[in-house]
Amino acid sequence: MALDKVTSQHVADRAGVSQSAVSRVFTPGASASAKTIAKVKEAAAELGYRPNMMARAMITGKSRIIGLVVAYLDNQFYPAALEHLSNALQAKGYHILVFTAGNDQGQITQVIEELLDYQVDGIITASVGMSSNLTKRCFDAGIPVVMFNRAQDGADVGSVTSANVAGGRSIAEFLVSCGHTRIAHISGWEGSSTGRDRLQGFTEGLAVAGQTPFAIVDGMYDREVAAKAARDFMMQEVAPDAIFVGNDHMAFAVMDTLRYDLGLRIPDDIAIVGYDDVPLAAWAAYNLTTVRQPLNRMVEATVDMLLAQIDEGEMAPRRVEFSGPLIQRGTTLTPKGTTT
Amino acid sequence: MALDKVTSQHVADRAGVSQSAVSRVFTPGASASAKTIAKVKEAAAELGYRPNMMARAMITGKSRIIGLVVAYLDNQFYPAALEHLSNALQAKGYHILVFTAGNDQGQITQVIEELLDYQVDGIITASVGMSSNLTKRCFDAGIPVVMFNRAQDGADVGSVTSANVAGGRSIAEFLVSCGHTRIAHISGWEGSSTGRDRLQGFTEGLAVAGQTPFAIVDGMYDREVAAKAARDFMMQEVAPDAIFVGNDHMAFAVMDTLRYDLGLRIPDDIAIVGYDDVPLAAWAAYNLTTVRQPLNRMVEATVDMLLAQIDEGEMAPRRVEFSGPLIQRGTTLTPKGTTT
DNA sequence: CAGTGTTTTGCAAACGTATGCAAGAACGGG
DNA sequence: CCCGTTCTTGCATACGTTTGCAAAACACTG
Repeated sequence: MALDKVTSQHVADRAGVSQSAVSRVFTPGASASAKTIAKVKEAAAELGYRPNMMARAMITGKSRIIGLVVAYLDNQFYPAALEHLSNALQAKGYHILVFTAGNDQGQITQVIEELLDYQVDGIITASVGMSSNLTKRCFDAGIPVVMFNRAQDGADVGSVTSANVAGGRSIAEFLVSCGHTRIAHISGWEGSSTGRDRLQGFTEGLAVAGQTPFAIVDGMYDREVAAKAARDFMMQEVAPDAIFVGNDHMAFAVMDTLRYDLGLRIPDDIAIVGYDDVPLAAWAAYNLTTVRQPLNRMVEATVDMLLAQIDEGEMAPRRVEFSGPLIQRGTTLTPKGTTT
Repeated sequence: MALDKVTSQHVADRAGVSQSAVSRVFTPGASASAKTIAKVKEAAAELGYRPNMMARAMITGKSRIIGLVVAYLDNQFYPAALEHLSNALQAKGYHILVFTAGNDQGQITQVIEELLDYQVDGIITASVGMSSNLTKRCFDAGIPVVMFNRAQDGADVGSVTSANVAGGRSIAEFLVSCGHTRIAHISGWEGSSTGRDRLQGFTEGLAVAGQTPFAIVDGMYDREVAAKAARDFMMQEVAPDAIFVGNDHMAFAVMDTLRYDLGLRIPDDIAIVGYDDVPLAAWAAYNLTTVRQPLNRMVEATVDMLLAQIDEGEMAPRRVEFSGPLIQRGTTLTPKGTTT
């Protein structure tokens, strides 16, 4: 118990100036003479003074805290996003307050309440949906919201995603070009725009090639569900010769099942394509063909959008999409007409 | 822009009571008559009032925010820990403010400064070390610190780990019992107590069996470094017949290298043991023999310890260890004398 | 040196809550 | 019915900042 709180008043006394002078020295916008700045900085250093964020937050109304609402971190994509988001925001003087919430609206409402309590300057949601009345509440409270890797159709809320329908389409095209004719899809949760968009692009892509999906099952972004779906596919009289899985996380489970439960070879017996390009996808054990979500650009856009709304009060939420390339790896055949 | 801020005063006016009455209704400790509670709750509900955490934090000195300092989230162990910690703390009315920091003391100092600015009630460090003068600063500021999955020798700071030396020892015993005679170790970063303890237990365990480590290399908790170490091992005239890798994260990289670069079979050509038992270790693609760190109990203990220090001012930091079982999977042979 | 424009500075009032204190209400026992 | 005890309640203050305002100090120009 050496020193309790050291306030701006203490610094002021020691430096022989007023408390406001101290405040001005530590407030980015304000100005003071070179002489007082020197005196104050010295006194502050001696006492180990640092401005109290809480008090500052109360008076300014800005906490420099961003609330991050996240449902789960099993899918490697989200920890990676969290890390990048935190770094980017930290560089701008913001920090992330974490709220974990399941995907049901009750929990999310609860979480939003708590977010508002903390006077967060902005909210990022990831791996979680938002009902429109919820976004409305935040909007009414004047708190910017950006949805990361998910979008909301009707609502006026910013969102950053990859070009999911284009991605789904390019996967369909690619698999067709490899000569597949029975292409199944284990989709992302239908409650998520991401899952729906990829599915839509996929069926569209097949349609232009004159094909229809061999089968479609909702994988719920869950390993077990996806694995069961894959098993069910292969038990049928006539099985698919390729599966597009709605994200890498599920694709890994599918691959494990196909290889180690059913003894199938990938891609010889069946081809697999994922979505996200998480680090694991590049590891030799999986070496998964997938569509890359450009994480860096998505993160950058998310913080830019959020900070624009916070700083410049830009209240017209935008919807940003980044297209990502299909990364061709070892779980698919080489397309016909390609010289290898 | 519907309603701006609704304060306790507004609620008081509407309910026909004083501002203090409203405060008392929303303050856990305080008491009020049933009648006023009813009136206030009703008025609050109508206005959508919720107490402002910032103002509360300023007056009470308690922010109900826990700072989490973390270096990286690649290793699946840490996202999992983060998720559990967040859930456990959220259940107790606390939330996690994330600070990412590299492992050099400069960055950590910087981060601790910022932590103090936010008036956090407590600090959890994970995947990161703390110098003793840093813990002293926090101690002086009256802020409890608990180190998660890492310990500090001299310093008086709470820590929660698994029984790493016992774990290392049991791995040595196990590999010996499988008949291995050339057991190498790719260790955790020597700057971490975790890495050092596992190494120590490992060598001790070998010693009682009359063996010495075949080789020891610091893997720095890095995939690339670990993979290179594994390659170097196998290039030698006489190669190890088993490798204990300091954590699962590195073990996966080692396995990929052995299997897909060098074409070796695991465990027939060489056995691998990891440490942590992250979810991935149980996936069929790796099916890794490893020592489990009991995440749930570690998280629980971390939260309990931190809250005890916060609530009861219990300032004697303890050091807690949980022992975890060796999970025998497919990357090792069956021990001799075992009936399968 | 007077006069004007610009910068610096201190004063005091916020921000939204918790809480010690004293007065008032309610209550219970004799 | 009175008095002592316990519960409630309002008043006022404090928490540590930022910031509008006006006075003071300074800098320049003619």
